[in-house]
Amino acid sequence: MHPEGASMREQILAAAVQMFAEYGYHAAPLRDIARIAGIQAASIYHHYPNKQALLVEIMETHMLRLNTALHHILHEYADPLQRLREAIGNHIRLHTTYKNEFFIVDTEIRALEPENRAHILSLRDTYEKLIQEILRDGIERKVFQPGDVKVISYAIIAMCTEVATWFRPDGRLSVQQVIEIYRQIIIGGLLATL
Amino acid sequence: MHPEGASMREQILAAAVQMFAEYGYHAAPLRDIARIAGIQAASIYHHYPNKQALLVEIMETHMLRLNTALHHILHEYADPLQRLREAIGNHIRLHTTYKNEFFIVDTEIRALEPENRAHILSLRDTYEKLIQEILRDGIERKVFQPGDVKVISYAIIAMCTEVATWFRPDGRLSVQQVIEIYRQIIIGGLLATL
DNA sequence: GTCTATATCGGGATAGAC
DNA sequence: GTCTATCCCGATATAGAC
Repeated sequence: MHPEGASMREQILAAAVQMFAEYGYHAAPLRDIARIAGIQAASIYHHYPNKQALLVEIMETHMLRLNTALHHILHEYADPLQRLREAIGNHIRLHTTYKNEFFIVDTEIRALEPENRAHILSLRDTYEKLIQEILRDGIERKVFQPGDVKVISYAIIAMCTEVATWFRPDGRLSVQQVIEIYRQIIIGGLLATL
Repeated sequence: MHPEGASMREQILAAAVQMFAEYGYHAAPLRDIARIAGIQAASIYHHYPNKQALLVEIMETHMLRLNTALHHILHEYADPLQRLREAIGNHIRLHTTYKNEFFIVDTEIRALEPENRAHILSLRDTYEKLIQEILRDGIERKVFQPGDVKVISYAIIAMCTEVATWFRPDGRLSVQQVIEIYRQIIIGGLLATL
């Protein structure tokens, strides 16, 4: 490992996250990203082929993080209620821990070139399908109230994702408190056990 | 009224809505907006002072639309349950009718210059406070389950807003069906009457 | 691996004719 | 009210020295 604890590649990526989240992909000049990373703009090209590659790496890394963790939960738990509880906790924990990164994932899809967009959207699609599988299974096993699985999955994902836009680590609520509130809203309300 | 049913000012704005929604504010060239409106880029400056003014007008118009309609509902109904039902219908109806416009409102806040951003955010704040007032009143009058009013308002607004990203007029569900599903999710679940 | 210098392009905005 | 022509700037990306 490097003495500073982060390679230049990682420093550049961290700077890009900060700039993309604050100003948006198109409005964030490569020069500013370089300045924050402590180098010149041209030096970025030694580590990444172009600006788009920074965006793709940020999005891919974090969509994979989300999917990997959800797969792990499905492998760990069999009960639909436990699965959904853990899925909510996982989603909110990642979206608050990597607040800027997921904010970028959620607002810069349009900035991706066609092939990259298709790739990232396929990862998002995988995630949605896993959530829908939990819901469908729970409804079939009469653990959840019946309903439109697709729309309910969108509603759950939307409300848990949006936490990344307002959550502040030094705010009124801790991550764990936010998770408990959303579990109550979703499981104790929306899908109230029969 | 003009023979074509739309003034050039309106045509330019409609073109801007289309371009901003598809490519994002920064990625949408003024020249393309002009082309769709059927004029040259320079001619836009006869109708608007600059590009930013287009974005501000789109956002302001639609945030006011949302607020005006909600005020009307509060004036019309006194019962918290009726108020919330109507508020959900209003939110989703406007977000599907003006799908592109609200998608812009929800994704281009960062593209606003500081003073414009403060103005639009104050309109959004007003809206959130009205929704929270409905919830608080309903909880006090024991029509809704108690809960964290702020977080619940964010959850409701987030899930209803996100409809604008996936709704298709020629899709599986009509606007009215979507509204009914969300009313069921929110009122029949999340805030289940005691 | 990072630098300086620069190529190249496309963007918003302006001037002034018609 | 719309045009053509153009200014001016800042952006990504490249070339080549160190």
